[in-house]
Amino acid sequence: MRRKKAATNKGGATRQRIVTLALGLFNENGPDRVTTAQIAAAAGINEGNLYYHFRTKEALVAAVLDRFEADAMDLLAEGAEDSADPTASLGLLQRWFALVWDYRFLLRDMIGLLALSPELRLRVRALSAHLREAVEVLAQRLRERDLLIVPDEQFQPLLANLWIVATYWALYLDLHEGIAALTPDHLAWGLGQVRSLLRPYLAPALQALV
Amino acid sequence: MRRKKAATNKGGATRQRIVTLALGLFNENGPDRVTTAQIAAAAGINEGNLYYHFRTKEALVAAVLDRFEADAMDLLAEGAEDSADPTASLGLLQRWFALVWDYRFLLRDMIGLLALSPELRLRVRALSAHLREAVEVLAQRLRERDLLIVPDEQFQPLLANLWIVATYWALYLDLHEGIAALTPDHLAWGLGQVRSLLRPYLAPALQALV
DNA sequence: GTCTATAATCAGATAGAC
DNA sequence: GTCTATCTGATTATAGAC
Repeated sequence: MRRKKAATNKGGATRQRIVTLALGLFNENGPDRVTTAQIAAAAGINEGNLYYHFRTKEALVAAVLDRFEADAMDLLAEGAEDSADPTASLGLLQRWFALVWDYRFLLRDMIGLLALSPELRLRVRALSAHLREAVEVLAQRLRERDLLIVPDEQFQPLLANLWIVATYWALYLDLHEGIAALTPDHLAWGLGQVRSLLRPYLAPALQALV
Repeated sequence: MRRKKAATNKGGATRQRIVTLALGLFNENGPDRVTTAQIAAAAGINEGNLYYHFRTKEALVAAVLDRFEADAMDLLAEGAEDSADPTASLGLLQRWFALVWDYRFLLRDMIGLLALSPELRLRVRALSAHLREAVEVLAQRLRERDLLIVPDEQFQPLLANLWIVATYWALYLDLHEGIAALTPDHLAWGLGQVRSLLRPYLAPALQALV
């Protein structure tokens, strides 16, 4: 017999809506500058009600991080499939870019987040390490197939630059250019920046594709 | 006849000390999370006294930005001298790196700063544009001397990556690596990242130097 | 210039009715 | 699940004595 959704169902519509709206506000103004009152107002509910769904602001932030973790892990799982098609890597990169944009406050306001909830530190660090390893595996795979020609001593610096550009590209647009919403043009620009970074090391076979 | 320092002298020792200590706290915790009480305590003075020197927190932030502007302009002035020595650029870069680190909260917490004081937006944008133009001039100079070989269509992407790595490198260390203080090792690492970025485009004459 | 109050405001959070 | 009402604590800022 099918049970009705439990009252505190994690997938509750209101709860999910709060998370979505909070994410938007966090990206716009930083979690420190977004009050629970604003979040409640955005969700069209009362502050008291908000505190029914999330007993602390920290719990709300954690729920946003939960969602990011889930999204990032989905992406990672796809990356793990050792596709023979090098353009698959490009698709993954594109999705990574959109993800970094959608959750850019996580990177940008990390200090405030850690102050809000020191327990987050371990989760964030672990997630970050996991993602960076995935990038390295991806790049190493291209290298082994001679699609990427990089001398050993230049590989780690290249990876670090790749990571910096691919993660801070969104902040760069956000802060320096005052971009409020991600358009396909911006996404293309960010991909172009990564392409520019890789270009000197690409095998001729890939030059045409990337 | 030499006048005694005016009571509200901009260079007043206490005032300057407050700015220095506030800068340190802002870098550590972000301006939003640093209270006037903490700043006063760090300076070893009373909160009321702090408000004698800076009538609002915003005025204090503006004073920190004043100092950054002055430091950045000093650097810019040196860059404007068209030195024949290409290693001079490396020295400038090194100083830029130290500057970005010393004032890293300006980049990191810009959204909060703009919320605190919208008037800052124009100053920050102007300064940022000014600095980026300086970088472009510097790079263009190397190009004209055939020390940097970059096709036209790859020049702007290279500049953008240069800017992203050279400015966000400090945030990367700060947020991802949890670095608290900048050591010569970190500085060397950052310079290595920029070198890695430029390496594919350097003329053989420069490869040995950089 | 520096201090001791203290005001004014606003954030996060709770209790309990509906 | 949602609301109203309220509390507590922290933070910016002011008034006025020393």
